[in-house]
Amino acid sequence: MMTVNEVARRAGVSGRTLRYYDQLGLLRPVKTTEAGYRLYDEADLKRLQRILFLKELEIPLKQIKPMLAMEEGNEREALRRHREILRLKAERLMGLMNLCDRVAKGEAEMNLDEFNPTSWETERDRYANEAQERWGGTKAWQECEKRTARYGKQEWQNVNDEGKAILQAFGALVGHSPTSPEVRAALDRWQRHISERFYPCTDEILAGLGQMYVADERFRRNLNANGEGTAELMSEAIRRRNE
Amino acid sequence: MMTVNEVARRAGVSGRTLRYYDQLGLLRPVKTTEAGYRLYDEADLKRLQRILFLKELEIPLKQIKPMLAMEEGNEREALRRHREILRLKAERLMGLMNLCDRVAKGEAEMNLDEFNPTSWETERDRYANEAQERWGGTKAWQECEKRTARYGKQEWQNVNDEGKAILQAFGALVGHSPTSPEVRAALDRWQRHISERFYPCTDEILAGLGQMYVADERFRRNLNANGEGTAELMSEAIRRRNE
DNA sequence: TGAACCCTAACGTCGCGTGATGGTTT
DNA sequence: CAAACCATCACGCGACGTTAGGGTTC
Repeated sequence: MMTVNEVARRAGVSGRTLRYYDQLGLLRPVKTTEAGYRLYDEADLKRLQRILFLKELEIPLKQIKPMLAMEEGNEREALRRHREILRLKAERLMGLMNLCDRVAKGEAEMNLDEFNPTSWETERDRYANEAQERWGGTKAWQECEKRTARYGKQEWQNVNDEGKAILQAFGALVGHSPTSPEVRAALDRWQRHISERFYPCTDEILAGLGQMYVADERFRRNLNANGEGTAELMSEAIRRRNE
Repeated sequence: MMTVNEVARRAGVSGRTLRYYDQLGLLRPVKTTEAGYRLYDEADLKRLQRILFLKELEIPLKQIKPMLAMEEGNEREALRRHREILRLKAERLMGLMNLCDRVAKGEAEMNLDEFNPTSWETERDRYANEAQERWGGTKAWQECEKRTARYGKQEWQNVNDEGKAILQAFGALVGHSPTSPEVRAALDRWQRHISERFYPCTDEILAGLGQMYVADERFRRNLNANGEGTAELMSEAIRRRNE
């Protein structure tokens, strides 16, 4: 557990920056003490790393949020694209260095082309827009943004507590049949929770979530913190709901 | 002669940007029509190129102004340093690409060092501060900035006209002895002009200017537009003033 | 008990983008 | 005279920096 400035020093950013990211909901520390001190763990650091990568690509912070959501469980592919865009940026710098040489020698009469918006910016925009369209553009995402934006600290606390309680209930039900009434009830509570607190969670969306819970390593681990098998139970319950 | 947007397209910047640079006094077009249209020539383009180079180094626009003043007649050296800093920037990008690879492979546990402020920023600051201290820090410069900042369009016109008139007088005096009373009179007018309109021009400063007028190709050409030999006459007149 | 941390709230900065409104050129 | 430029305000913004004022931890 590290405090703001410890993280700040490690990452080479300012404390203010971290507080700003928190405010944007971009990087929320895993915990806060009762005095309101932010406490970050290793997972937060990892997220920060990914944020910094995207910032290197000069992507506006607002767009970074949905991009991180999309990249979940897809890191390898994401890193490949980051690398490619960085390469294009470096290439442009090479071009400028070259221009330096040519100007020094008196060649390159009046070449301003090298400064022009170049391939790397187009590539970056393609990347960012892709994410925007797949996730950020969906109604669900926008609705979620609208609602959560107005949550204060207290409300967040409540929302989190509610969520945890439901997941713990699931954890306690591991071993039951996924189609048992108890599990069905918990599932309904879960869907209502999401719908009320985040975005209208239709059955289709829920189905998508169900697949993610087991397919995505990160989600699975998180859910299974409530008891081994929780993720699988939830996923199965969702899949076989209409039986 | 090109209009704003023509220049803008050529350099890959916006028209607004050019107007902003004009407002800052960073890049003033060589002429303006009576309707107020900005007209740029090749020399302006060259200056713009140098500005864009410095902007690539992420130097604040305010600092660029004194730096350009310092670099005058020193372009080769300046370009060398630009190139070096660009190289360091590129190197950092390489480091980040490397980090991408290592993260993808699961190595590089939690490395945020690569994002830290690196050698290129220090190098850039050294460069910028050097200029700041040599020129921007001088009283003369600051005084000049303070005064010219308040000049409106009309006043600039007057100042320019006054200046041109004096230089034309010098041009008409080419052939006279540098120590002749007529030349002396013109020199006094010149010194007063600078002192009144820009900054207190002491004899020492004037002596420095006198050397520059012949040593610096750019100054010399400009002055000699008033008649071949004008620059040399002024320089000699200043040097031998106390005879 | 003091020094070294932490918090929020709120305003400032830089480099433009983006109208609104109106004159100029072709 | 319309279309395409140009001008000057003047407000807005993103990503923080920077006090100001006050609580917390060691």
